[in-house]
Amino acid sequence: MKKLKKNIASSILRAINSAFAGADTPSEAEIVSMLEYPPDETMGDLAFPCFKLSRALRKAPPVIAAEVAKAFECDGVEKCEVAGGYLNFRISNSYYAALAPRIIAEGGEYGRSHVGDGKTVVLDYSAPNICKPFHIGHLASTVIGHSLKMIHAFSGYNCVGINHLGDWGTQFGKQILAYKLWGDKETVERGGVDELVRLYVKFHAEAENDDSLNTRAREEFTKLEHGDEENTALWRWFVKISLDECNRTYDKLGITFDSYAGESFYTDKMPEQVEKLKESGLLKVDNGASIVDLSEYNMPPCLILKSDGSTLYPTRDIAAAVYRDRTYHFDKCIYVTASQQCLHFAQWFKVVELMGYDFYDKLVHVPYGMVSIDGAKLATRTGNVILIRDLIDAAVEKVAAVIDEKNPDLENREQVAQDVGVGAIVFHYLLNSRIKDTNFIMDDALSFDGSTGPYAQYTYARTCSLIEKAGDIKNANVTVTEPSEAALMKTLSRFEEVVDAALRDYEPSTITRYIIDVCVAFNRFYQDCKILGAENDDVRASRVSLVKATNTVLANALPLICMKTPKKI
RNA sequence: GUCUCCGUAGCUCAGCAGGAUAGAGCGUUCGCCUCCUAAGCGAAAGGCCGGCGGUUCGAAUCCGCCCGGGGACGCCA
Repeated sequence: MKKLKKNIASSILRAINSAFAGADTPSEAEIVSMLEYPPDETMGDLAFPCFKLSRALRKAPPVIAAEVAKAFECDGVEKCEVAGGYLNFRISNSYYAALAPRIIAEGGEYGRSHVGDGKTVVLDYSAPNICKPFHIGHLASTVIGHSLKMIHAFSGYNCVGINHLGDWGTQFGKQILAYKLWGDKETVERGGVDELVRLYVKFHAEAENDDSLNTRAREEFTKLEHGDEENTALWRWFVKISLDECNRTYDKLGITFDSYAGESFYTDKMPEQVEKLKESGLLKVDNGASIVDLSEYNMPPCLILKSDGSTLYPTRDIAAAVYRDRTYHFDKCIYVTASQQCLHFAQWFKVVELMGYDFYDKLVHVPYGMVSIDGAKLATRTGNVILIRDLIDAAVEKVAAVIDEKNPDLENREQVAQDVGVGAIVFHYLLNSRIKDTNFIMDDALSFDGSTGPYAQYTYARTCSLIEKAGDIKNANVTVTEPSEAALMKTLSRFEEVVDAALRDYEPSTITRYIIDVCVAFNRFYQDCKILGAENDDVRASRVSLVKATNTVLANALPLICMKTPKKI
């Protein structure tokens, strides 16, 4: 459709020039961006509003439309109608018919763009805190980040996924002390993160009445900072336990990272940046703390060092950005975090710019809205959390029950239940604009009807099943006659521009919404037209081609939103 | 207080680099399995797009003010 739009735009331009010689005309690219999809299918497949041209051409829009229509001619467009100030184009069925074999031939390449060829993008996402439960609040960054990685890779970028672990800080002094006081090896090995959390919670309870514990915890952390052997070993062990827990979820989601360089990794990389800030005169001491004043940019100051000289969140992010620039030479560095951190990112991005780093305009913050349960903030302490593993278990269990009811003979029952259960959750997370707050409701996340993951996977499985039953069909001569066939092909033709939009806006839901459109169009076609039982072999072969084209698009699109593609469900 | 995000059907949300009569899903009511997976398809009902102004040939979409909600705003990350 991108190509067809370009052709139509160029034809429109030609028609304008021949009808209004010598007039001031828009560029082809401008016309492409003016083309739109009419609100109603009956009007046409594409529309060109002529209103904006009326000033330059000094004619009323309907007159322009009529004149352009007279001279308009373009391959793939069978009709060009005037409707008020609009020009409505009807795309020929032969264009759609020709598209199906092209999609099938391109296979995994269909919809792929090359805007990122030769470029590198670093994506920082998920970033769980070590020794903390992995709950539904972390799932947003995880799936949005990974989806953006997939979308970028599909657009040609070389992608580096970084899991910036929260693996450093005074809380590890508390964790170590709690373990030394009340923990034991065996229990932690058996209980994993749950046991670590129990110890941590116990520490806070005990410290309420005994402040000396806080002092001792600080000492433990200081020992860790200075490389104390025992504490380092404990810390490494805690990190491993936490990561093992997260990896179980990442495995189910099909997520891998290229780097796990977390906060601890940058401890020795901050002094250089602090030094640079001092030298450049950007750093000012205020109330004992070292800050960069940003009042000129209408922002509160960015804190670089506490009054005791220790570093802060922005310090680490600056050091990490510099390290990543030197290591990966990125063309973009994307941070997927909750929107609460918007100011923080705006601040340190500005500081990086003031420091003179030329990569400052390659830093991108991609925020998402708050996740709550029953309108209440997620909080480990009050117990208002849902663990990701519990959520996944519930989803998988529910899917398994549906399978037992609808498809008891299914092979790979376990694996399919897993893929569909996880898919339901991921789809639910990536359905809406990322910036919106979400009130997490279990029943909605585990719904299988309507615009849901299972619906998408069900539709995909339908295409697989049809293709399998159709057997080998060679040299199908594709014809598009039924409205539902044309509508399906029109939807499939939009894939490229949907990927572009998702990339431009850092918005995975654009893909999710599109997948629904494809499924709706396909299921309508499926309902309207007999495929395997078509009236003759030609029609049958043609329709199977449409099924194959749909199958290709779904196979390419579903992984972009972290969805698996089981062939049978 | 300042900054910022959000406000569209009973509920959850699309649509927002301005375009034609504002769309889905859930829920409700009613249809469709002797036929390719009914996790499906169709139909009905449901709206002053938070409010008031402005810009424009045209505003759910852009701008201003107001109302309601979330978030951030110096030693957490």
